[in-house]
Amino acid sequence: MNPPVLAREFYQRPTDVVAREMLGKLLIRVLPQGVVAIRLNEVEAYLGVDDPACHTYRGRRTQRTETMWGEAGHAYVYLVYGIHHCLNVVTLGPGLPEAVLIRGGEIVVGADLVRERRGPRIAERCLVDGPGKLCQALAIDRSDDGVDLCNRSSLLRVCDDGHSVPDERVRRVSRVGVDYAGEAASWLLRLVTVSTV
DNA sequence: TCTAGGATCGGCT
DNA sequence: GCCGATCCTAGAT
Repeated sequence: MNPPVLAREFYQRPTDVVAREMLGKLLIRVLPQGVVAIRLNEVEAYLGVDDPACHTYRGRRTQRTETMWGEAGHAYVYLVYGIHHCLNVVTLGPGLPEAVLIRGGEIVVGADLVRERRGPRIAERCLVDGPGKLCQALAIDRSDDGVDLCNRSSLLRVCDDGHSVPDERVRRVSRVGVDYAGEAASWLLRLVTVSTV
């Protein structure tokens, strides 16, 4: 399981384009017990300083969001509801704090490892179908904030094994859990892979 | 320092 | 489908 990682240039493009292209890519996590690979099928774009739902809206820059202000291709990991972690990929470049939230995928390698972490009674399709679940499954927390996803020796990285998702299998819907963001709550920035047309 | 609220999840009805 | 858990974060005092 060692396909090429996505180059930094991949992330240095408009965030909604990056989000679209990330569908079908492999998220690779190296754990002490083994490797887990997840084919991404649900992501959300967060459009920086002009996006009321984004942590960096109106130029907010704090200790938590510092990673988003940095170089593209790095992981931005934060805690929500005091309980769950969420994994994002920083896009564009320094001073343009945008990101793609990784919401879910399908386990390609290491399902047994994931089940060990998530518990034996969880249904197969519910193992990694939410951002908090995904992070629990892959043991991702704040210590992974800032990890370079473009480095092929990183313990967390995104790879391209040649799989691509055709447009007719991509559905654009509104983002989850951002009702507080007013009009931006209805922006179609959540991209989901569907199995049938 | 204090306080309000959140890019979620899972259990319960 | 609804609701409580749970604690960090950011902005207000």
